[in-house]
Amino acid sequence: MAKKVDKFESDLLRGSLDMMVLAVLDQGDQYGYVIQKKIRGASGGKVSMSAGTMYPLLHRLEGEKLIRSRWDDSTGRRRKWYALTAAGRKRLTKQANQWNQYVQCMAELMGGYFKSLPEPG
Amino acid sequence: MAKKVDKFESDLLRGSLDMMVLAVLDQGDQYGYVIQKKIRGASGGKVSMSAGTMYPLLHRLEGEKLIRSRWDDSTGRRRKWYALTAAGRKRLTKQANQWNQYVQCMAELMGGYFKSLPEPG
DNA sequence: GTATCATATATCGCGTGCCGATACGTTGAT
DNA sequence: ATCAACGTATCGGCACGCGATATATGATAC
Repeated sequence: MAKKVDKFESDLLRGSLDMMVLAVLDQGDQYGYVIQKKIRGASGGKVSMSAGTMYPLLHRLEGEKLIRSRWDDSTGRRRKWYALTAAGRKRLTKQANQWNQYVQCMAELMGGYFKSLPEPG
Repeated sequence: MAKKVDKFESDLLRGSLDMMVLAVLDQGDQYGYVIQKKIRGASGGKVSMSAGTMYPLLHRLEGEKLIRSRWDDSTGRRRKWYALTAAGRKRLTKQANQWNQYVQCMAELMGGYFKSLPEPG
């Protein structure tokens, strides 16, 4: 039996995967397979998504007009290149800000602020 | 029409809510309603969960033996107090570590490391 | 006395989205 | 010829946050 992905890690992905893909595309156009490899590689294997996650995700982002696609059949391998749209860049900025705020917030929450809160009547 | 909760925030919750609840209980026994208020209050209203999220979550954590419950009917208000188990404390430590690693990882990914990766052949 | 709100817990259906499995064609190495 | 890597796609299963709703008590106001 193959080891299943940790549920906690999977839920972390859920909250940050869109943002990561947008961030990759902000560095330049790419196609799905490479985006997947880049995220895996850049995180030292810590963050990884399956193909069954990647492709539906790209279709969804395209449906939201955050990215744009273009087929490349010039080589033997059919590749679908994606590019960030203006809306996508805007979304990336927004989510990166929200992410930073959330992380900051969690740091405070986990740092012992809980105990100092007053009890309700 | 009431403003719906932002989907991105909601997905962030999904990856950290268990941990937050466990962290609250690490500071001492509590009941659901207060746990909810504490998280909301400690985050300045930024992080908030609905009752429809809170109670099923507590039931799930109890099912996983991470927390233990006890009814208090001594007052007019029925309250179900929760306490962290040894397994819960262990889980909290583990998830807090994973969270920190993930945040660190994301900081690097979002910090421009993507562009420095080599392209595959 | 009764309207109303905060307290307190619970359940249900809905929608979203990650995952493993599966499918299918190409290229390159052995 | 076989097998791994490349490259995209879809499907069912499943987990879970959310809004809505139900129920009951205590406190405050009129």
